[in-house]
Amino acid sequence: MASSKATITDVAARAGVSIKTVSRVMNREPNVRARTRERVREAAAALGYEPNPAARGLASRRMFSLGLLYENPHEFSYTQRAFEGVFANCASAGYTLLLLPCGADGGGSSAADSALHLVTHTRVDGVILTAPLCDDERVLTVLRERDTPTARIAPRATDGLSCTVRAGDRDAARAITDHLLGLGHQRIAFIKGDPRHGASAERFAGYREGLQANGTALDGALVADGLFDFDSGRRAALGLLHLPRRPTAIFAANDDMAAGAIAAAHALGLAVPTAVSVAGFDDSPIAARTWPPLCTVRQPVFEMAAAATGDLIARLRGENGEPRHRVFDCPLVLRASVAAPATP
Amino acid sequence: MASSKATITDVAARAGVSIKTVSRVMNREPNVRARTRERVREAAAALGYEPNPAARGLASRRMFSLGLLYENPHEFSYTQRAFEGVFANCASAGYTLLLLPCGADGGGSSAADSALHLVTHTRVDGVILTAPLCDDERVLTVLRERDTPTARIAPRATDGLSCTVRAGDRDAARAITDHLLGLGHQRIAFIKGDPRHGASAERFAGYREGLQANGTALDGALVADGLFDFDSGRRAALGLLHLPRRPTAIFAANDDMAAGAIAAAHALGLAVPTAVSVAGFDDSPIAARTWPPLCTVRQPVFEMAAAATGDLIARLRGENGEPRHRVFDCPLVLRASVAAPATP
DNA sequence: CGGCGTGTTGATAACGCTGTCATTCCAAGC
DNA sequence: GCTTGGAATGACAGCGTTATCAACACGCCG
Repeated sequence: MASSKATITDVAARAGVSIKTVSRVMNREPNVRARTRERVREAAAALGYEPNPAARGLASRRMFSLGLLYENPHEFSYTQRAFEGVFANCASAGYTLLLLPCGADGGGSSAADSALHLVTHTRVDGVILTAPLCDDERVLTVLRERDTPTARIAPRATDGLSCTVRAGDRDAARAITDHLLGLGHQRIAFIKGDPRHGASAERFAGYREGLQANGTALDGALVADGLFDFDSGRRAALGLLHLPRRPTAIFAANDDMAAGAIAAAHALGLAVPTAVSVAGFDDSPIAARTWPPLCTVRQPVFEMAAAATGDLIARLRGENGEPRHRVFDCPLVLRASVAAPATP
Repeated sequence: MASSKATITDVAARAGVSIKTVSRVMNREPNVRARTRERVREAAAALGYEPNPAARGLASRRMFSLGLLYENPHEFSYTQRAFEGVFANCASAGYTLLLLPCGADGGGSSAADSALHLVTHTRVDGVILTAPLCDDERVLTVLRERDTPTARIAPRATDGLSCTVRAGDRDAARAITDHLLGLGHQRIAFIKGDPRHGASAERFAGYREGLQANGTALDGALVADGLFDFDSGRRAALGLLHLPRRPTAIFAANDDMAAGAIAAAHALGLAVPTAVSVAGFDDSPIAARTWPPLCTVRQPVFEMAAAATGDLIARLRGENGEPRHRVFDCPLVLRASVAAPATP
């Protein structure tokens, strides 16, 4: 409804007032009769009117925006590495980057609302979505309705409309699994990631493939659920390490959970990797900070985000017809948390 | 030089061409004679002309900006917690947030350049600076010259012109020191932070004060330099733990270095906290992920950033005369990495 | 009853740029 | 010399909002 073209003139016409009065109402200026204000509000709502920030900025000499200047910090989280990657390509192409966090816990519509806000209120030229938002149907619908070019980082599937980048999750998980099997591990547990992320299923599939190719049966008892966060990893690992036939290795679907698994092992007095090996996924900063440091696969988040941004900008310039879909390799990072199992 | 008011008309007049030609040059459009292009470039440079993004957006119906939508991740770094805090208050006040990383390693002027770019090219209404940029004279000069309202997070000192927020670093460091002394530690080592941050000196001062109040002499051999990152902490701790008279506790000026100290202890086969206690500063995500988890002080970064933003926006609205200066308490967070020293 | 302040509304001119289209310039071809 | 066509340039009309200032309505005072 309400194609985003409604202007202040339309609202004024519909409310039967001058554009100046509409402007007053939109800016919460005083000296407008309550009834007039109400009429304008209704007209604006009916038309789905959103003030044009450029016109507003031009006329008022204010941009209604703040700049945040910061220096690259030592500790990069996944999200922040993605920011940096996106920014790198924005800057060189003369684009400006607007941030918009979406309430993760926000019960229902907040992500879609944020997307809507970004497109209607801020009028960005394009949008970059990270997982799991990039698979949110309501968000995607909003963007499609507005014809907003989109790039998605780590989506569940490609859709022919948006540029996408993702890691070769399955192959990388397979590589970790193969590595553990190659060292002689027979009982390799797996801690799954947040099911809302497409990558979770892929990583699990890689684990399963690895076992299968090796002729090792998948033991359901060795598969635990997690949510990609430290504590879910710790709890899952505690369960696994209390099994009658303890696994000799735990492969967590990301580093944060793997760090939790290491903490769980420590808490139970089990040495890593002597008593149990632990592997992660991402090569996030935490991977180099655990003791022992984590064996993992490196996800090139910066490069992925930069590529997504570059492809999006190319689309905005009309430079390429079909949206690109890229897959990035994740090389194995060998560190001390994994070793051959103790020979019993 | 060149008060930021130069418009395309001025440039056109100076170059002796029409504004359309200036527009062509600025947008790198073809079909402009090389000599003309050169003349326009010179005129623009001489006048310090920067196209007005609002006017450009209005006329071209493009904003030259991208939106990045993301969901709150589990793992927050200091910087990202600050982002979230800034954003929280931007959103509620109808402001948009532009990100601008500054090259940390970039030899000389990059931070000042970024600031300049932000103010001239993007025309933000206000700027928020994080440490250590908020103490960079060139950055501050640029902002002052442009009369850009500014908020600073964790500055070295207040200046009467910008809003500032900072943590009560000295008191918090004193609290950690007192806690260690209270447990019976006599030889408490300190790993300093990056000297470019004002907080580093404050934290060291708190440590010194604590010792002094306790009547303990400060032993220079127990003070090591660090740069706020994991590896500098690890190396500093290795040095300290090799001392003939080993410290019984190490207090690092931030968590990342403290995590490095724990890794160093592990590497030397020293149990934490049995053989050596380790304390940090920040309560960053890493603090809960080390083994054992880190005793630290909690810096309310989100709240600090939100307050800075709120104060800045209030200034932009002309709501308060004098810029505010806030100091935030950092409560002690007791965790297992600190215990009473082993009785010899 | 006239004049006057206060509260409400509107006409119109910016704001600084790009898009469209007309115009001018210039070199090559006849 | 005259045409011709493409490259180079310019005139001018928007783009959608806010700012300015005038106009108008209304109640109150003298």
